[in-house]
Amino acid sequence: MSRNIRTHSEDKKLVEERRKHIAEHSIPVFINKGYARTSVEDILKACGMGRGTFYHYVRSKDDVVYLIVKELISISTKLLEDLNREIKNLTATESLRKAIMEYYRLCDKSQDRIMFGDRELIYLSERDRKEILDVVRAEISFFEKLLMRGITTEEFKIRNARALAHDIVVLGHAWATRRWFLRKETTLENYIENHIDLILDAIRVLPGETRVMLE
Amino acid sequence: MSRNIRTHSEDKKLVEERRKHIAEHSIPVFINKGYARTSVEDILKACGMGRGTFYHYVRSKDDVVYLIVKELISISTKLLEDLNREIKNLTATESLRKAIMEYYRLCDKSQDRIMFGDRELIYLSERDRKEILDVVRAEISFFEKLLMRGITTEEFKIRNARALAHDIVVLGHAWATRRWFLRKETTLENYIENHIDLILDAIRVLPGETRVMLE
Amino acid sequence: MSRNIRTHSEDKKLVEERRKHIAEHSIPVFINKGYARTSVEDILKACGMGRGTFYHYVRSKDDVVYLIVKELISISTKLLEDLNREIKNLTATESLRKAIMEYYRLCDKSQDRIMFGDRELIYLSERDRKEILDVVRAEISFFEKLLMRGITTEEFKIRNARALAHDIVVLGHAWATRRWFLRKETTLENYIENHIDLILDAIRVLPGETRVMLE
Amino acid sequence: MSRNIRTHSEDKKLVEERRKHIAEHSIPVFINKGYARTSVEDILKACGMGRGTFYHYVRSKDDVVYLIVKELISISTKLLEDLNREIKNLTATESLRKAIMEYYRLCDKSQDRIMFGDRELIYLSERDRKEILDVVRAEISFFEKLLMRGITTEEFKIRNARALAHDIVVLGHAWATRRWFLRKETTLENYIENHIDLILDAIRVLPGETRVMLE
DNA sequence: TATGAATGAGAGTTCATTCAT
DNA sequence: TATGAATGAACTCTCATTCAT
Repeated sequence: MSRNIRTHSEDKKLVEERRKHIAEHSIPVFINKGYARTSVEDILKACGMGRGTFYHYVRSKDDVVYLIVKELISISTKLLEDLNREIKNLTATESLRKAIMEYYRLCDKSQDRIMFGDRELIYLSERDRKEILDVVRAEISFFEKLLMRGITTEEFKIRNARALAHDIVVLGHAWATRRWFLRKETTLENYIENHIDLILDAIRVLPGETRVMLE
Repeated sequence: MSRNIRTHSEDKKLVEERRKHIAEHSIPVFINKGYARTSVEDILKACGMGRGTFYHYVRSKDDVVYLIVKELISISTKLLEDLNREIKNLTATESLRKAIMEYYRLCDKSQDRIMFGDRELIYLSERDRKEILDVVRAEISFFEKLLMRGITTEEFKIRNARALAHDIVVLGHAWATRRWFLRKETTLENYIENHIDLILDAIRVLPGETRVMLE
Repeated sequence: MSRNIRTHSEDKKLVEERRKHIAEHSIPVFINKGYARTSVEDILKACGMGRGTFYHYVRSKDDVVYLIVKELISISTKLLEDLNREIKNLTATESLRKAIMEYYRLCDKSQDRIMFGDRELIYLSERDRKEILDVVRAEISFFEKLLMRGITTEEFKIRNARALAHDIVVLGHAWATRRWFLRKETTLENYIENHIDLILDAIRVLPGETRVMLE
Repeated sequence: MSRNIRTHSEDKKLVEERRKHIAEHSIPVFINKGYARTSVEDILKACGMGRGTFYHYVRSKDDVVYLIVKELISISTKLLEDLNREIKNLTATESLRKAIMEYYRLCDKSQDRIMFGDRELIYLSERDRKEILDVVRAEISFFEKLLMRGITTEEFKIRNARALAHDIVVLGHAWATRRWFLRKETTLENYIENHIDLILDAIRVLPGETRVMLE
């Protein structure tokens, strides 16, 4: 993170540590009460920290929002990098399977962050907001490329790869944001399997089939 | 609306009118700035209203949130009722087509309300929040039933109708909430067509096919 | 005053009135406790005003400092204008007498403002600070011109009129700022008379004298 | 200094040294920003000192104010003692000349301290404030006695020696506090000479004159 | 002796709400 | 019915001071 830090402390490791602590402990409070109703006092309590200490490592309440969502950036970036490496030698179908699985698992693990991001992004500066949206765009592009590969290898037939890539990402996020519905209906692994099947059903080229692509 | 009203006005029609006015003019402000950063002052300006007048028709800032989202309830309820009537005599496939089309068009027309609801639901009371979520549940159930009909008529083969119904609704909402991405990529009608095709591709029983359903 | 006002009130008279109220009632608190130790709470109590009302008419605590000292500007400006008119037809000696008298009386009447200004000027913006200092410079220039007139009419012999003008002003301010000493020693009228005599003793051309000016 | 010290240090010389260091390096900061806007952080930076070290030698921020102004006490006391010795054998006129010259030079050398004292005295305890004011009173008394001697020796004719003594001191302080004006107009030596002349012009008994004193 | 991370009382300010007109 | 001046609870943030190292 290149942001100015409030503290004059030279101990960057400590700063990073405390900020991580703040970000992590703040999430549940924000998730529960929403940005507007979460007071710094609430955050302090959740962090087990004094006011002064808090403001030593963070410039404002809004900074915490940034701290929380920016972690998404590195997590997502890392995932895409790892996936790119791991799927290199797989078929498009196998790659898609694996990618959806890993991506949805990450959506599960980071469900609070994703929900938080979806909801409170508005409180970031234009610049910071763009940073987050760019990551989502990168995720979509990742799946788009993967789908395109399947088209090239004639494994998939797809009308609009970019649109489908978008849906894959949206449905991953839905696992985080619609938990009030989904948790009662299914498990993560079922959700993953179900969506892999759904998508493959829709795009798979059937054995012996040689359809002419329309779009 | 069964809520108590603040005003002592006898003229219920005027009350309803003013509230509608407040709800409609507040939406863009809330959308732009978020609940926390929208002051009553902002709302007043947007409504061209005095403070006193505002509080004459509304009990609190939170009340406005309720006023905004509750409209979704009647709109959605009406849509489902209308659809139920209109698709009675259609095939399951045709019904699904029509239902998705109408539902997504509503998501487009009410995009601000839907976005607002997704984001600011947290500021409603438990009771009011449930009211909204129940509507979404009803929408899902509507699509679920529709899909089940198709299974019965052997038009569709679906592993998990409820899950797919959920996805249809989620992707409709996405048209409202992901406008920062989708508006650059496609038009509403393309989005609708594309998703109808996608879903039908995934669930359509191919001519001559008689697959055994697994789930 | 051309400063932006916080309130959106159209009633400029009310705004002016409340601000005057705030300025006047704040002075004794600031004088007693100093800027740093005067809390907004203290000011509120002195003004008999609620927090919200206060901030409706004033943007910040610093604004009050400005409100207080800026009154000095109009008071001083008005005095110099009046004096200029009134002394037009008097001899230089009589003019000086009158000017010192009126100026020192004003220093007495505005003693709190002057003391406050001397001490808390530092908390104004560069721009506002200059505004005040320019007024003092104008006062000095006023006395300087008056002394120069006396030199021209050969009533006075003065080595450095500007320096003496400065001293006259400084000694007027001293009546306000050194009250802890002066109030025990003398009365305003004695102080005035005494300084008029002192200065005239120093600069009066004695009857029959025709000294050669050295500087 | 009879004040309790915070430190448990046995090395009184070190304590004295560090305190002097703090006082000296704090002055410019206080002068520039005023007491209220000078943070301990600022002082620390100016002193090149750690927080802990600072509070090892000083009990509070206010203590620094005291440290700064109390030096005036010993400087002034010493000056008056020295002067008393040196002028013993001079005429009253010569004594006055010398005293003003030395006093104004001290005002020049200690201009920051004097300006600081004038402005921030309010932040001292009643007790400490009195200590400073007593020194000023002593200075006035010193000049008063000197002027009285001149009356006795019939070198001076003065209506109110105490008032004039006050003016001499005030005008010395003005050299420090009105530097924004005076530095553009004159030099220290000119200022001194000018005021010696002014005062002597006002009080000198002219050769051959035998005026009856009125007061 | 020297340090600076931690602290929390209290500062200045905002803003949803009230109520007299 | 319509208004907006007045309010104060509650907010975010600062900073003098402490204390473990």
